[in-house]
Amino acid sequence: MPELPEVETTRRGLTPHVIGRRIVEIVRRRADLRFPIPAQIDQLIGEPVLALRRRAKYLLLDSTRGSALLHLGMSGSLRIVSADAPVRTHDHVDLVLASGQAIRFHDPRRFGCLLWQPLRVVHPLLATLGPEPLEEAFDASYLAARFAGRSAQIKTALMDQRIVVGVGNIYASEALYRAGIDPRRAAGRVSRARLELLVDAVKEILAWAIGQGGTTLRDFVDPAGTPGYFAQSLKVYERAGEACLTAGCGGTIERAVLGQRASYFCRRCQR
DNA sequence: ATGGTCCCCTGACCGC
DNA sequence: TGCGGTCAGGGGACCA
Repeated sequence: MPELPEVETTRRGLTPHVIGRRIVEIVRRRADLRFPIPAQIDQLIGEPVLALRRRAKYLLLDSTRGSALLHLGMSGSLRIVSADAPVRTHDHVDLVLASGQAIRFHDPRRFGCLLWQPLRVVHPLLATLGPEPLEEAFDASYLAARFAGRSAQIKTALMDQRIVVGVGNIYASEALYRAGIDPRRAAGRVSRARLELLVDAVKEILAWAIGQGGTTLRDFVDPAGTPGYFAQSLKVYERAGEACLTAGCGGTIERAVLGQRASYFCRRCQR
């Protein structure tokens, strides 16, 4: 489910409810999600939340003792609820705040995680991440250098979080469509001019999607329970068999499986 | 290093 | 109504 825009939407929704608030209790309704939930997260108890940051698709909830690290996986969401609100199936963890509210971690498939990052330590899962796509370090020169000589399909490479973070299956297809690049093309065989278009497309699409509150296809909701509205802006994702939306193209959107993930493109518009 | 595959898990949907 | 197969916003682990 959540790619960068959805995680950022989650961060923004949570921020006003958590900053400066003390965590008074952590309720675990199961011992693990994707990974065991480490006992160290209890160090948060009694601590005020200093900041809520996003790195890639991770959220970091900072305290003076360290940071809780949350990933939403495919089906995770975080809601702000009254701490005594009825618990639904798959509500796995509550971070209860002194305000009487709680951050409730809901994740049917349990591909998400809740981990602990001690002070002045970069968690191993964060250590190899590439640059943030919305920062200046992510530009065509950088991408050209990382893609040089690579035979992997460009869509797979664009989703490789070691190259650039935050781009998942929806936005990879959408950005490649907008840049006119065939997702099956070898990453190292894309022209510099097209990489420029791709970088611009990635930045524009992610920024616009954040403004729309992310994409809700099935189950994503922000911390207030509101879906995102970017789905109506999708040009190719899950549109196999439908007409290409490029004026005058007349082609049909195709679906192909690349790197085990469904991919959507127009072979007339994307080379 | 790089590329490819498998798998974690639940729920929704579709055809029989 | 039930059953099996397919698919889903991610990514770690393991293989050649």
